[in-house]
Amino acid sequence: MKEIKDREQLAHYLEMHQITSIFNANIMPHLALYSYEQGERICSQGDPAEYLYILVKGKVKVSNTSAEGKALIISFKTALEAIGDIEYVQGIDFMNSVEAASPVHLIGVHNRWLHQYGASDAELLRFLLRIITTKFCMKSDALSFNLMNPVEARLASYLLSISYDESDPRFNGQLSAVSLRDVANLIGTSYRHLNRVIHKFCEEDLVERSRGFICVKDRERLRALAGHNIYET
Amino acid sequence: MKEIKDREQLAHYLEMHQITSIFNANIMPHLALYSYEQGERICSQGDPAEYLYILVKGKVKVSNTSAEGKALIISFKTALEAIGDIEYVQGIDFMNSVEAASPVHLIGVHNRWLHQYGASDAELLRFLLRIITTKFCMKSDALSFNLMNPVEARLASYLLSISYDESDPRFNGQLSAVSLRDVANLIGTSYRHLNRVIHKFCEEDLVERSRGFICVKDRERLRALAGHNIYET
DNA sequence: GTTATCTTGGGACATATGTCCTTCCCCGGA
DNA sequence: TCCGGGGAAGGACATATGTCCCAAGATAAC
Repeated sequence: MKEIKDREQLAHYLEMHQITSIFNANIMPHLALYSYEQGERICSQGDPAEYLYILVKGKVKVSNTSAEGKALIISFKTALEAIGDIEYVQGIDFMNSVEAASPVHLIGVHNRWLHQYGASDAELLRFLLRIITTKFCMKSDALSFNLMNPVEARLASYLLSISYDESDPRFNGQLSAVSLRDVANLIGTSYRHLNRVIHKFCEEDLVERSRGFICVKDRERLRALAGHNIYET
Repeated sequence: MKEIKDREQLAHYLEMHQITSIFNANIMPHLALYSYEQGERICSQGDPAEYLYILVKGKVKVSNTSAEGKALIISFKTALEAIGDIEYVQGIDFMNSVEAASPVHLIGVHNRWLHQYGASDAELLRFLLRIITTKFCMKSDALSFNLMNPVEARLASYLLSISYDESDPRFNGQLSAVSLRDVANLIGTSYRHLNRVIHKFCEEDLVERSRGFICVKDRERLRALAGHNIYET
């Protein structure tokens, strides 16, 4: 994580996403712009949530570990998105872990300033409501998707999410350094079963595997299998 | 549905739940108190959401039907809870159907007045944020619960939710006139499989069945099976 | 280089769940 | 009363998924 001390770029991001007005003059000076490298951890489940982050560039991966120690993918998110918003409202620790799935830029602001200057700012509150209700709807969809679809569809969806970065065509189709065991946890199945499904995908020429790495060969047919991509955005 | 034209009782409910201050003087006159009988439909998925409802007494059942026509239970909710809150913020139709699972009292207010008098009311906005983030956290839990637990646990949880009404001990353990086919859809499984699990519960003396009705015999052991009750509140 | 260890992929089997179909029972209509 | 329709329970079988374990290649320690 690196702070980008460039007020102009920060202002540029605010304008680009049309959220200049959600931070009033009192809060504005307390905004900071941060940069994260791909794979870098942004926040960890259980840590005290002291900052509200606004994702303005790049893609992040949100995951959660249950009490029994099982990890689940929640979603991949791109701008415009908030991190720590629920936690700010509820005054709780981070519910999930978030890491950068690509190079990422975040705007961060300490909850202290939100409390102090934002608690009565209808513009900010409405922004939070918008963001959170959108999240809620997606979570709602995810619930049905997971309940109604087999691992096959979930894996297809996951592969589509992770294998494509619009900003860098070189990476297309390359499943990066994610261990397959992690992937299994992330889509909510066992490593064993994941292997079975990958095997099947290979036979059908949808993907290619070589020692721990997966290469997507046929995005279109994967998309058909996934139905709609539940992990995206 | 019947309107209860009793401003005092309405005020009483607001106080009881400590939400007197979330509706400002402009909105207050537009509040109405409604009463629903057990089983009565409160709103239907896909209908235009014109009102925000606050559940102040009783229990409601929230369900959702997917595009493929499969119904899923979302949750059971008791006061204090909002219905149509997400829809109000997003300006969308009802995402779910809600029906009274017991005699229910709701406070209703037309979105028109919320827009007109509440859009800049930080108190109201913060109330919505609180309610919605709470909902979000529960939905989050439900997601994991459904992904991680077999039908057995979900049924146990469902039976506990539906078979107990604190306010009327006579109904304890009686699964009312819900068709088992509905129950199957509600917990996200097939009717056939539901029968299997019920059969197993019978063998273990957890419940008793007689021609379409289920009677809970051992709440404690059911609770153990359910882990934590995901459909409640 | 050799051995102990670890990771990866996959076999064998058990369990969970879905689909299709049959049987039984109740109830209304002729 | 008798018959047909429709719902309810369950049998048979297929599929999805989990658990345990093993074999082969890769890695690390010595």
